[in-house]
Amino acid sequence: MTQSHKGHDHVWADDLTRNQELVLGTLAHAHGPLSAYDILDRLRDDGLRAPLQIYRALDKLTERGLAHRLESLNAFVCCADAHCHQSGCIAFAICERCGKVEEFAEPAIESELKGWSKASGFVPSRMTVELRGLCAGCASQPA
Amino acid sequence: MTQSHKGHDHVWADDLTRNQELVLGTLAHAHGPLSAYDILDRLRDDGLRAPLQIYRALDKLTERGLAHRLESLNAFVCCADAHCHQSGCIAFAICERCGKVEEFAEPAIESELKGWSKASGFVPSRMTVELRGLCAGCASQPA
DNA sequence: CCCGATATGTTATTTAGTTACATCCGCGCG
DNA sequence: CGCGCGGATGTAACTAAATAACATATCGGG
Repeated sequence: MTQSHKGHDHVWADDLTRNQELVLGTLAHAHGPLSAYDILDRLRDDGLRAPLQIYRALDKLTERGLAHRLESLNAFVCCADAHCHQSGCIAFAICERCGKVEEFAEPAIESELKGWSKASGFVPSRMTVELRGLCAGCASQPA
Repeated sequence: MTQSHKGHDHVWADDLTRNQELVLGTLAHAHGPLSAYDILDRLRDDGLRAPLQIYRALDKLTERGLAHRLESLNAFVCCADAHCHQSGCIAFAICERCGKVEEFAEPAIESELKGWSKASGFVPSRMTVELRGLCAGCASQPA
């Protein structure tokens, strides 16, 4: 059951399990970040019932860089572009009005952080960079 | 009851309420980050009983920069140095072995993020930068 | 003295994430 | 074939994190 379950939309990787594919598909269709429980609610019709089923899929997906966790939101997004998990450090700008999330990679930030790490002896395994504020659209809006 | 309740250790600001002072004191004495519930447990003897009492104090303290929230840990630390809240962006390096947290300010990172914001039209209100990994001490340890 | 703003206290509830345990499925190997 | 092992699944119960709703108190100014 590994390949071609049906005519689903997009194929990110050919070796995803059913649950992983369902979760990633849900994230991909969402307009913004979703909590694990949001995802669960949208997948009840597909037979998923327990939070753990979602968390397990999310773990694998985030490990592989196909999804990202937004720490400051306790929520998840689908990775915006395929190259991202090659460039280690990804940053997010989260709009507090409309909820939209922009994913961007600033290599300069990553090298800054690497520089600090080297200087201090810290050995980083994961980096989280999140901005909260207003996106361009919302910032220019009246009230 | 705003000033000089008792001979407590250190005075960070003269206008903290009793609960705020208790919470900040707890954070200051802790060796590492504490969750809100950790703090609550340590303050039962002082009469605090409900999570909300802790969260309210933490809100005020983080607003004023006297404490910081570690998003990737759902935990809080006492601000390490008095100057920090003048330089907007603070970064944290969190050791996954010993739990120690180092707070550092890299102005270069802040200006990078400001630069991206300006270019993209995003108006940031808060920035989160957290490294996970091993501190110098733990990284050099055998197993 | 009264009033509005701010801080508190308390209970219950929602949201987030984990532990523990049983099952199932594909696959390599004797 | 049949055994067994590792990875994925399913389910229930639970712990942890955060908030809602409501009642009370405290303080400072007009």
